[in-house]
Amino acid sequence: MKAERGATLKALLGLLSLGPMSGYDIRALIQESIGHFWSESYGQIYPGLKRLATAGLVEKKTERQKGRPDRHLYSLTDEGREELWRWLRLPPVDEVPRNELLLKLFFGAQVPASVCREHVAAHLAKHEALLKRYSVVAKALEREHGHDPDLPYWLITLSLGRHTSSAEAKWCKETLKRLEELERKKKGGR
Amino acid sequence: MKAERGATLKALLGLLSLGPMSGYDIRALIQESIGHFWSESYGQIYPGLKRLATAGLVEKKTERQKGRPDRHLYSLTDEGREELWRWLRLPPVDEVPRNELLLKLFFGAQVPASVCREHVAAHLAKHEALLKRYSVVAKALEREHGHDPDLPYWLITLSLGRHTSSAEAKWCKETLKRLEELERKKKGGR
DNA sequence: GGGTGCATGTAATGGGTTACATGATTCT
DNA sequence: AGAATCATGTAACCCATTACATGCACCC
Repeated sequence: MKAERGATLKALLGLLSLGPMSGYDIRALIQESIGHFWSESYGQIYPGLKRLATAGLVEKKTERQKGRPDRHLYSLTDEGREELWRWLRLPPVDEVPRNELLLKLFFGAQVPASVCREHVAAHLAKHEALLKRYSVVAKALEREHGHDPDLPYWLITLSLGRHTSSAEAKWCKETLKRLEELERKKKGGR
Repeated sequence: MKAERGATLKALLGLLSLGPMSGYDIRALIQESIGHFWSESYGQIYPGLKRLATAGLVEKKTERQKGRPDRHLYSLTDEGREELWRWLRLPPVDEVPRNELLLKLFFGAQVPASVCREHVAAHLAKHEALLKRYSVVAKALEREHGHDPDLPYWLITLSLGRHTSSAEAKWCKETLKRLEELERKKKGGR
């Protein structure tokens, strides 16, 4: 398993460090825990687990179920945990930026300001919804994982979500004002 | 040219709407104008321009140069501009989140807090550098494009950079404090 | 009877980076 | 002499999503 660029396998190792899980479980867990900053599809998860097993970083146990397909439970091996630790120490590679909203706004002068306004309004709604969700999740975490040593770290990741979403929301509001002004200037003709 | 998911071709159209350019120019322009929220490699740009030309959305003119390879200058056709407009009106598809720093922090309890501290410190430095750059760029834009109708839109994109980078920086500082506290608690023994 | 959830996986396709290949000119 | 800039492009590779394929159980 020569070093990859992507972090999919590391994400799998990390999640398995929280306990044995199936691919299906992992998908669900991703969405409800790290969904606001990470995602994986089945097309990555299942082949990924297989590769990790071949490399000896995880162990597979099959659980029979009646009337349901078997569950393949994967758990970290010692080598797997060490691999995870090694990776955690490496400085994160920073992602290439790709923000389609900003790209459209950059060329915004080509279309009526109302078009941009609508894009920004939708963006605002999205982040306001996120902010609400973050509050709910924070409370749920504190309730359900009161003394878990992981808790402070989970809250740290949530906190960035809050900071950036409220920054985005603030920017949206300012931008909406600016766009309205641009519209007025156009219409009013000087 | 059946509808794509990626926005590479649209980005090319957008940049060409600012004036005729070569692939080389486009690369350079991306880095100095929209580099903080978009990127393209030559491996995308050159084939992309070729496809746009085949589809009749751009026109190619070759400029001879002495001692240098020919420059292939591309410019928008009317259909190209219309295609751009159509795309600008469509709501932006939101990107899948993938933040490796947060992923590492989420599993931070597995390694000494100092490891996370260093990752966060580097992140802070990055955003502080960005903030400086944004100021410089904003001034340069106002100086060089005083009455350009694009200017307000360019400033809007810059403004989001400022908002989010200062939010990230603030979060970094808070997080550094929290991590130091966690370190003290570990060492001091409850 | 039909949707949703459980549960696994593969194949096709798409989108993107990196490395390679070429070669003159100009700056240090 | 050597590095950087100008300038074009292709091929190999990697990473990821989506669609497909399967099938039982449970609820409405």
